[in-house]
Amino acid sequence: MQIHSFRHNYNCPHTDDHGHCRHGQSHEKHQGCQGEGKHRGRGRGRGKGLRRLFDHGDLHIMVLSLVAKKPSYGYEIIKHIEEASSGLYIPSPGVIYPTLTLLEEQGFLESEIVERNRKSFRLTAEGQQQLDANRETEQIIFRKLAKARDLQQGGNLSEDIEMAVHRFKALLRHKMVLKQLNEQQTQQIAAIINDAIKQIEQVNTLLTASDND
DNA sequence: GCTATCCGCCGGTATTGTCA
DNA sequence: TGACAATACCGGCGGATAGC
Repeated sequence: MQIHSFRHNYNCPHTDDHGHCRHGQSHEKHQGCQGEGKHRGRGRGRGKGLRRLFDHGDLHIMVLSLVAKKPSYGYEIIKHIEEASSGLYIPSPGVIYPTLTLLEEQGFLESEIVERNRKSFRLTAEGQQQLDANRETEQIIFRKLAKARDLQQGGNLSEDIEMAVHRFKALLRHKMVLKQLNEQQTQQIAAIINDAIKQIEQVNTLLTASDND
């Protein structure tokens, strides 16, 4: 990955020499960085669904790629990504806008104010070079999105897995509470579970390998 | 080598501002 | 007034490092 990972810098006084915000040290102290002491954001952790569809920097490439196709503003980019993943992944504004600002600061994008005071971004020559240098990453990202679409269209697979796990837990708990298992049965069950784990790991390995293609 | 802790970073939600 | 656009704050993951 050639794009450097800079910290979002909201003119925060808790930034270090590299512009990194030291939120990690104490979020309590950090509250009210913008002065005024006025409560603004009330972020409460991660939402449901896919937590991180993109790896480090992937989102930057995705944004560059979308803007290369058509100059867009922030909200439009969010919608494009949502459509591309069939609604499975919707990047939040807190991700998109700092990313756009960062890419502009790096010289990969340039902006102009258009109708309704929207900030429309388009790719610069540097941005095009950056995108060309990361074509492989771009391909991987679009494959991930295609896979997300397939999952979305192929029914709720994770729900099936959850139900199976639930039944499995209930079965074991029932047997164990009633102390109906002898040593031989216990070993048999352990062998079945280990076998299942191996098979699941094999499936996972295949998926990971196809991701890296 | 293993475990615990620190802290940088990503990305989520809440909120505010703007405009038709 | 509601939808869109942008900003601010903060939770959690994971790499780096320290302590054992």
